Amino acid sequence: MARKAGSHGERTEAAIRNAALRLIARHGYEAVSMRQLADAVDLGAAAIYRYFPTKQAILMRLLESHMRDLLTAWHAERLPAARPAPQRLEAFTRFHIRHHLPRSEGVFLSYMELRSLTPENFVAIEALRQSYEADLAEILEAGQQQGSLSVPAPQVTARAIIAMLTGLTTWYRATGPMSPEEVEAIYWRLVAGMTGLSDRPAKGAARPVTA
Amino acid sequence: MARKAGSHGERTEAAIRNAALRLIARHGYEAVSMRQLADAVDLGAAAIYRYFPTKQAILMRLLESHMRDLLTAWHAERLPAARPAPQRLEAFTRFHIRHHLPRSEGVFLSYMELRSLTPENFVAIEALRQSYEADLAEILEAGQQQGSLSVPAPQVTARAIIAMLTGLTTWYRATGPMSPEEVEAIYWRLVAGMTGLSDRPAKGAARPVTA
DNA sequence: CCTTGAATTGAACGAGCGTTCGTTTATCTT
DNA sequence: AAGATAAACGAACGCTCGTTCAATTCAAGG
Repeated sequence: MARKAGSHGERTEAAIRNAALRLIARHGYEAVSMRQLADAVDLGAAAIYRYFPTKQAILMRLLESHMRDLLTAWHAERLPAARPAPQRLEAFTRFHIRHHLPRSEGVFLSYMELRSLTPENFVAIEALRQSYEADLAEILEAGQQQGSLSVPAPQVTARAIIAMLTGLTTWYRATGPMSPEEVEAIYWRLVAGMTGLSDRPAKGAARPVTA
Repeated sequence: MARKAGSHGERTEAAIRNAALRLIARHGYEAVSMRQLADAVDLGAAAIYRYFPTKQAILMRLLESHMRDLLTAWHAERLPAARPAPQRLEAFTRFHIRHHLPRSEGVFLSYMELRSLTPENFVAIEALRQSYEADLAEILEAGQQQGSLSVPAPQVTARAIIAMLTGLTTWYRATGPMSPEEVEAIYWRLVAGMTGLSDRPAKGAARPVTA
């Protein structure tokens, strides 16, 4: 046997990526073999090399597109710098949760498998991650300077918020009793508290949008 | 050659554990081979099997003792349930940071390599983790009922806090510009904010201890 | 000092690894 | 219908994996 009936390159590549995402998220990059991956998409191991030059390239492409998707979606949805910092922060929080909840496997990969990247691949991905983090830090800093947010140390707080929000994906399951909207509301309240916002804002803080 | 001059079982075992912790934290369980590990402690690969029956047992012992150390230290340091919830929460927060900061590699392992455990080993470790999390949730719940803390959903908030605090170990380096005490202060302020505590507590909340 | 047991070795096992290669089959182009 | 190209195969390569085992050397106890 050789070429299969109805086979099409783009479809096969997508199938490989999906299977790789699922398998690596579940077992880890090093633990997943090319033969395992090939079995999952009903191919011989050799066929994968038509689409990815190496195993490392599979991981890299998964991580890279995960980060690019994140940044693209965020850049489309973020509020302009002219808007009040509390609103921008809420937009960030809700966006982050909405974007990540249905992508738990990609999130997992992005956290766990950075160390499986070659050094040069690592710095490329890390740069993307840092730009996202810096965006949040800038919002916090702006709010601090305007007096609408009260934040101990913007960079540290930014990391704390992201860690907290991202940790969500490790336990949240769509099949559970909690709706995404409920989760979003809870976490936004936590973030608001962390940054000195409360339900009855003092000292001229903009009213939190509870959309 | 066989037995080495000055060799002693206990010392060798400790050396293996230390090297395994460092190597697995850096490269991942699956990526570290027995020969690599043996090299790091200047032994032949076969010698490791005098101390650990399998590779899996090394990981399990590392994770188990990490969790047991955590729980033992916490049980020794936590405040009794009679004390005000805000104080108990602050004790938890500061303990968690103090305990984890110098153990970043163990923390990393406990998060990343759970999936490398066999199912039965996994449930054993997971039970320990859950008991720690439940302890925090109980504090939040108590504070909520007494009205000294304002928490959206105790279980969710407990997970959020732990994720936030534990994320600290991924970026904090003792060689950096920030002292452990500064970090502790910042994070406690964040946790206090998340739970409705502020510098000027309202509605009868106990005054946060800023020791 | 001699024996016993702890500590470690080197060699080997079968299995599986990522990757390459020449070949075969299906689809597309003309 | 024929030739070109895209898609997949099975077999193999050299290596490394976790683990076992008989043999060897060192440290202690009587």
